[in-house]
Amino acid sequence: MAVETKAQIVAAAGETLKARGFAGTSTRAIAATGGFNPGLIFYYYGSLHELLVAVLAESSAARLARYRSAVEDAATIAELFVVLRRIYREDYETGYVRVVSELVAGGIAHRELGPRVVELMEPWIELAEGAIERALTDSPFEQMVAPRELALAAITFYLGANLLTQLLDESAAVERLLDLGEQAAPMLELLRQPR
Amino acid sequence: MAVETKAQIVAAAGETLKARGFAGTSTRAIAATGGFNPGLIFYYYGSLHELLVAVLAESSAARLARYRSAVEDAATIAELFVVLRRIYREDYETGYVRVVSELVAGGIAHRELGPRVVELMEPWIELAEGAIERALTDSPFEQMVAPRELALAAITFYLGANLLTQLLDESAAVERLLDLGEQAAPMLELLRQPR
Amino acid sequence: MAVETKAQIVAAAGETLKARGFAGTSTRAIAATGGFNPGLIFYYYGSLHELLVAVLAESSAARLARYRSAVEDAATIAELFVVLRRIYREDYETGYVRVVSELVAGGIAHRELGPRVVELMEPWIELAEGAIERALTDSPFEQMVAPRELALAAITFYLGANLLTQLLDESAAVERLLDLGEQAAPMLELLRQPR
Amino acid sequence: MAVETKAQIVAAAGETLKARGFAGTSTRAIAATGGFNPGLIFYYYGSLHELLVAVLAESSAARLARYRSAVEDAATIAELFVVLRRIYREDYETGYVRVVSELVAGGIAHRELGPRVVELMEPWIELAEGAIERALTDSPFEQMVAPRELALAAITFYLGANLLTQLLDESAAVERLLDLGEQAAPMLELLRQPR
DNA sequence: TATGAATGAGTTTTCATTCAT
DNA sequence: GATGAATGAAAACTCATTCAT
Repeated sequence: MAVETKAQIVAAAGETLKARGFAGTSTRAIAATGGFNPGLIFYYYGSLHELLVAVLAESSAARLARYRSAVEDAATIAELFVVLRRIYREDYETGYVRVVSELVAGGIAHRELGPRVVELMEPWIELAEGAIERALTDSPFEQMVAPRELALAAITFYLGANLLTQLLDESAAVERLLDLGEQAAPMLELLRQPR
Repeated sequence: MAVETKAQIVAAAGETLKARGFAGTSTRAIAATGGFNPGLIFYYYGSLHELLVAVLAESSAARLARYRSAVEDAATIAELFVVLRRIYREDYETGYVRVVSELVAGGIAHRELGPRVVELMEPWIELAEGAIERALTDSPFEQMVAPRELALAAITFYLGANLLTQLLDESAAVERLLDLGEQAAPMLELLRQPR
Repeated sequence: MAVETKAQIVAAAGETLKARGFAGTSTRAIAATGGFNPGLIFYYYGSLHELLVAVLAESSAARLARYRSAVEDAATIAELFVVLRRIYREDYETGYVRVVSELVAGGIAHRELGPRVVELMEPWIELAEGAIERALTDSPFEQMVAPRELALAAITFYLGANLLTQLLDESAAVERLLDLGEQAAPMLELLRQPR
Repeated sequence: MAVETKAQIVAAAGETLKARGFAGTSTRAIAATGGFNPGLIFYYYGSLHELLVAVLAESSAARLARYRSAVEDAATIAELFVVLRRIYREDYETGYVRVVSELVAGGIAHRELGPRVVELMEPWIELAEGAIERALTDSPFEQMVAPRELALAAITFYLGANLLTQLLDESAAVERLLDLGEQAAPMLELLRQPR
């Protein structure tokens, strides 16, 4: 198995996704970007959608690994927001925001693709859940809200932010929103008092 | 101009969008749904995308009118959440959530379409802004956060929620998130104290 | 409905089938033969196979009508063979033998196509059955063999003959077989005696 | 040369032919069935068609050897039919009927393949010819019909029967036809009288 | 105002085959 | 003897759009 070639194909697909959007990412466009034969996509991935899912899976895994430790270190809500802001900034700069947005959009536009995208979201929800759980420990909120629900809320927000960024073609708006959270965090922190 | 015919076309496009998703909404599919000729779409709307934008514009306007008053009546944050929940439930039931999601997805997937979708979001941001402004008046938050930013946050969340609902194919998750807000609202209310 | 165009497409498909065989009858080849756009095939027939079935259906109907009367007039077994020989000669000359062979071959090679071809064989079996029934009336065979079985035998033979003709690229072999039948007929006739 | 490997390839091709029909028997499909590399087909057989011909050749030779003696023992026409029926039943059960049908179909659909299939039919015609010749000796038919023609008729019928079986997806119809022959045989036998 | 025939460029995908190793 | 990566041509089919009527 030419691991190298497979990686090239995924890279070309990712680039195309960022440069031309989901609708512009045809097999031909990908092949042109990567300078290889369109048939190769099917040789290695069986279908265009499967390749696209692989693109998301790969970059998702990379980001997840990179930030898991960072998130796990965040002890306070304030710290959590700082990390979140950094995640977002990095995700934006590496183009991961674009890839996620395009595939979420694709997953809605093409119904068959949706479930594949959802699968890849689960580890993120779990990551968020764990972080929130730890942040909430010993706070008055501990008994009030389920971490899972808050995690879902965070992902919901993250997704919405990604899409908006894509639509407005700028990350500024989202970053301002994250600033908001950062400002609010200390206040929430005040409510937190060791038993 | 046969106003009636135009309306029929928009209706058929909306139905198709809900039933088959953005990618499944071809001119042929719309024409089949509405029982008319595909050429008619171009006669009245010039292009498929233009028609799709018209679908969003129309249902957006209808929802906006329907809820503007409702939102304007919400004096407290708690009330705001109650209204928000109702909006969401109604939007879901009328299929508006679907239409919005599909067009936001389409606007990301097809770059040319994006700006057209963004335009239609502006009145919603303004509506949210006004409502938040009023809710915040005389509260300690008044000087702390810009209503515009909060409005953007609300839209961001709403968008994310819509997309998640679409992907997970259920509205329950989103409704639980709104319950969360509803629970939190009275607490925020406590912080509010007339000068 | 441009009846004319549909007919042109069927004609072009028939010609291509005769000239290049089932495997050579691609949408492109048909379109090239007929001098029209390949997309037209899907506009009118939905799929290549559907068009091919239409070709068989049309020529089958034409041949059936043409010979039903001829066959119905055949009172004796000898006459039946004479008619059969003429049918075969005409079928060969009009190219109908080719069309049938190619589609039967196609129906075996492509499993989805098989049932569609079988459907179109039924009227021929019925025609044969009727003819045999009448020919056998008042003969000592009357009680011995089921006309339906003999009809099936005839079709079996006809099919085999068509295929052989195609494979050997000549009709002579089959005609000699029919001569055989013609010779044998009077003998069978002798056995026939009015009650 | 790895005789064993060649045999494996032929076996895999045969299985695929039976399971998925001529059109479904691609190099990839065969390789998947046999668990080997598609390239191997070209290494040993030069082309897909050549392999397919080899499949027919091999099973044809096997059947021919198996039944030559059986047929040669048949002294009377009645016996001939009994043997014929057994041949058919066995051919059906071993899947040989399928292989023959698919390759005859393929030989018609793909013109280049036809002559190769025809070649492989010749020994069967000769076998039939010999059997018929012996059966006819000292019968009144002896001077009337050429055994070669009757042999061709038998093959024609056999081919038609195979194809019908394939199309109708059942062997019952053909077996009933053979019963017919079996019934008729004694009658023909009566006509036979030693000089 | 509306139809429906027709187009042409595009889509994803499959395939037999080659070839370096 | 055997592998598997890679190719290029072709396949069926879809689509937005145009245009004569």
